[in-house]
Amino acid sequence: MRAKEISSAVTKRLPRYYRYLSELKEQGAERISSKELSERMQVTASQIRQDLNNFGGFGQQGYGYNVEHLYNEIGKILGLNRTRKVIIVGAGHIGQALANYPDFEKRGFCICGIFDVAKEVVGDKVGSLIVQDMSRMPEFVKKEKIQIAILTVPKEEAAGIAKQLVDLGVEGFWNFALVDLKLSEGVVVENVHLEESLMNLAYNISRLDIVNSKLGVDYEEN
Amino acid sequence: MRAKEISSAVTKRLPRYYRYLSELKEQGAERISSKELSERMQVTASQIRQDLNNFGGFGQQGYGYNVEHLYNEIGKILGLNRTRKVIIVGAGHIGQALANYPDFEKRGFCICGIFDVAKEVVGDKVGSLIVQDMSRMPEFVKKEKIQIAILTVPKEEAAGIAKQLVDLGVEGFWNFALVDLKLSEGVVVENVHLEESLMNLAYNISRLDIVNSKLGVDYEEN
DNA sequence: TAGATTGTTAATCGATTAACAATC
DNA sequence: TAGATTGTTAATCGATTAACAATC
Repeated sequence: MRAKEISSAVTKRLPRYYRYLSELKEQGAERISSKELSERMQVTASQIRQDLNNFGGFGQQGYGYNVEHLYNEIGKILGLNRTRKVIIVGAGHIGQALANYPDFEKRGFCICGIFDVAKEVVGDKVGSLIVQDMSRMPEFVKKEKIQIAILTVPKEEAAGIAKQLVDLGVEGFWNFALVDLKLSEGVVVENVHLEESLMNLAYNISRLDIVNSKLGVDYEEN
Repeated sequence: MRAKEISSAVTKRLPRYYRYLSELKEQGAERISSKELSERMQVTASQIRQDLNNFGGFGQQGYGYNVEHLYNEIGKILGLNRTRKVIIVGAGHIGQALANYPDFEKRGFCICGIFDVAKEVVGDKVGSLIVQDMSRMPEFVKKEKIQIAILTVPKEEAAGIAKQLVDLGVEGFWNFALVDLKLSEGVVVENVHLEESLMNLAYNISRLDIVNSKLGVDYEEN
C-alpha cells in the first residue's frame, strides 16, 4: 500500500457510498453502473468513478460495478472488518444514548466500558454495561488495550481527559465535547459538534425566512 | 439584503468563529486581529477576513475586530436572535438525550413537544416534557405553528414522517435518521449521520494503523 | 505621523466535471 | 462484433491563500 494521501473530500464520501450499496444489496441488485448510482445519490457519475479509482479499479468496462464486491471492498477500505475496543467517557444523556446504540458491533466497535465521575450514576446499568467510577479508567484502558474513546464529557474536562487517554495508549476519539482537541500527531479525532450543526440549521432556516418574506417583492440583482 | 448566495464552505465555518468569539468574550478580550484569531483557530488570517467580508466589514484597519460586536453580528447572521418552535419526533435514546439537552433555549430553539408511537414511552416524562402519542402530532404542529422537527426515528419511518410534517408547515429538519430526505425546494435539512461519522473515524484509525505498522519498513515513493 | 491591520484584488491550489480512448 | 461503461486525462470551476493599497 502506498503512502499517497487521499483527500478527505473523497474519503468522507465513502460511508455514503457504502450505505447506498448496502441498500442495493438488500434490494437484490447484482450490478450497478456509475450512471445509475449517480442518479440515486444525486452526484455526478464522474465523481463516483474518480472517487473509487483512488482505491482501485473495482469496475469493469461495459458492465459497471458488482454490488456485493464493491460493498465489501469499501467496507475493507473503511476498516470495518477489524474489531476495535472502545470506552465511553461520560455517562450523561448522550453517553447513555450511545451506549444503547445497537449498531456499534456491526461496524466492529466493541464498547467495553463506560465511566463517569458522578457518584449518582456510578453503578447504574446502561445497555449491557455498568457505569464505573472515573478513577478506575486508567487501569482499565491499559489492561484492556482500549483503542478508541468516545468523549461525552463537559467541554471543560475534555482536553485533560483526552491527553490522559493518549498517554494510556488510546489512538482515536469520537469527540462530542464542543472543543477542538489539540493532540499529538498520530492521534485521530472525529468531532460531532451538535451545537454547530444546529447553528447551521438555524442559519439556513433564517435565510429561508428572508427569501420567503421577499417573495413577490423587488429582487435586485446588485 | 441581496440574493447573493454565500457558499456553504463559508457558512459552515460561522459556528466555529462564533464559538471562539464567545470564549474570547468570556476571557474579557476586547479586540482581536485576524492574525491572532487565525493562530488560535489554526486557519489562515486571510480566510477569516475573506469569510467575514461576505457579510460585511466588521473590522477596522489598524485595530482589528471588536470581540463583542463581531460576536453579536455573527449571532444575528446565524439567526440566533429569533425564537423557533421545535418538536422531537421519536422518543428513543437519542430523542430523549436531545430533549434533555439544556442549551437549545440559549440558541432560540424552544422544544415544545416530543412524540412517539410506542405505547411504553407515551406518557413518560422526558426533561420538562411528556411524551405524546404520534397520533396527536398533526394537530399539535398546526396549532402551535411548529417550524422545526428533530427526527430521531428509525430510517424506514423518516421519509414518510418528514413529508407529513412538511405538509403541516414544518420548514426545517434536524435529521438523525440515516436517510437522505428528498423534500421540496424550500425545506431545510441538516443531517447528523452519526454512523457515517463513526465510519470516518474507522477509516482514519485504519490508515493510522497501516502507517504505524510500516514505520521503519520500506517507504517507497511510487 | 508611523504602525497596524483591514478589505479586496490577483494568484494559486485543489476539487469537480467533461470527454474519450480503452476494453469488457 | 456492437454497445456499454469504465479508467483516466484534460478542462473547468470554486475555494483558499498571498499580496498590497487603503485607512484607522
